[in-house]
Amino acid sequence: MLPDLAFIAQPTRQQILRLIWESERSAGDIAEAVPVTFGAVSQHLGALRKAGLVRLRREGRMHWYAAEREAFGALGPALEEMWFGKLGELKRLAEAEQRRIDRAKTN
Amino acid sequence: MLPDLAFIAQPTRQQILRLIWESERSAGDIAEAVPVTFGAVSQHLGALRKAGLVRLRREGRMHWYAAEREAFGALGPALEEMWFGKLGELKRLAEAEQRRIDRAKTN
DNA sequence: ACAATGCTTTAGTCTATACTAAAATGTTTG
DNA sequence: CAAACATTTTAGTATAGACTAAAGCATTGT
Repeated sequence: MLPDLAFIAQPTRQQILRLIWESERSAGDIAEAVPVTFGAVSQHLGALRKAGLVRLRREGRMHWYAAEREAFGALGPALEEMWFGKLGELKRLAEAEQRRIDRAKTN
Repeated sequence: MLPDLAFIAQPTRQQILRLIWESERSAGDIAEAVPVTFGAVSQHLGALRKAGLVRLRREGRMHWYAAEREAFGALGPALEEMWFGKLGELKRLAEAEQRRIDRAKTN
């Protein structure tokens, strides 16, 4: 059920997942943010997709990827702690504040 | 703070950790339970120890290893789910029952 | 139709590391 | 002290898989 650890242990793969954990990004966008060739990124994305860990939405010639968070099970929180660390708390506060602002706008 | 995923992703290493997650075992014991040579197991144990993920207690010629659970941080629960799965719940119940029995004995 | 764009696929190289077999280290027993 | 035992260390090999460069495949624009 949980993804094989070895599968997501590789740093580049984690970096990719981190980038698309919270929002969709195009393959090109991702490739730009990661210090390997576009080809390599595409291969990782393909593997992650095959494993059900990311989802793809095609739109014209753009390919939009996003993490399939539910597929990570108990690993999700661990990864989030690794990637977003203690900031998680701060982040939740910021998001709550943003929601407050949004609510204020619509009122 | 959390251990590098790649470090514990390897199946043999996980098997070793799983064996010493809940109780100490001797190097020989561990090696017997794992389908590689004693030497290979010893190497893994050495690496895990160097990384602070297991602790060693020497007693004569025996070397007793145990997982240093706290060192795994948020990864601990994820590993437990991987290794002990939904059984975790059942297991906790069984342990509670055992404690009940133990209490009954001492009364 | 052709070129440009966004991405994937293929073929091949290179490196990290898990592993084995054997020698070495340290400890207990007779 | 020698032999047996428990484990570690060393040296060397083999393999997985991350990566690159280049070719291939769709889609859009002119």
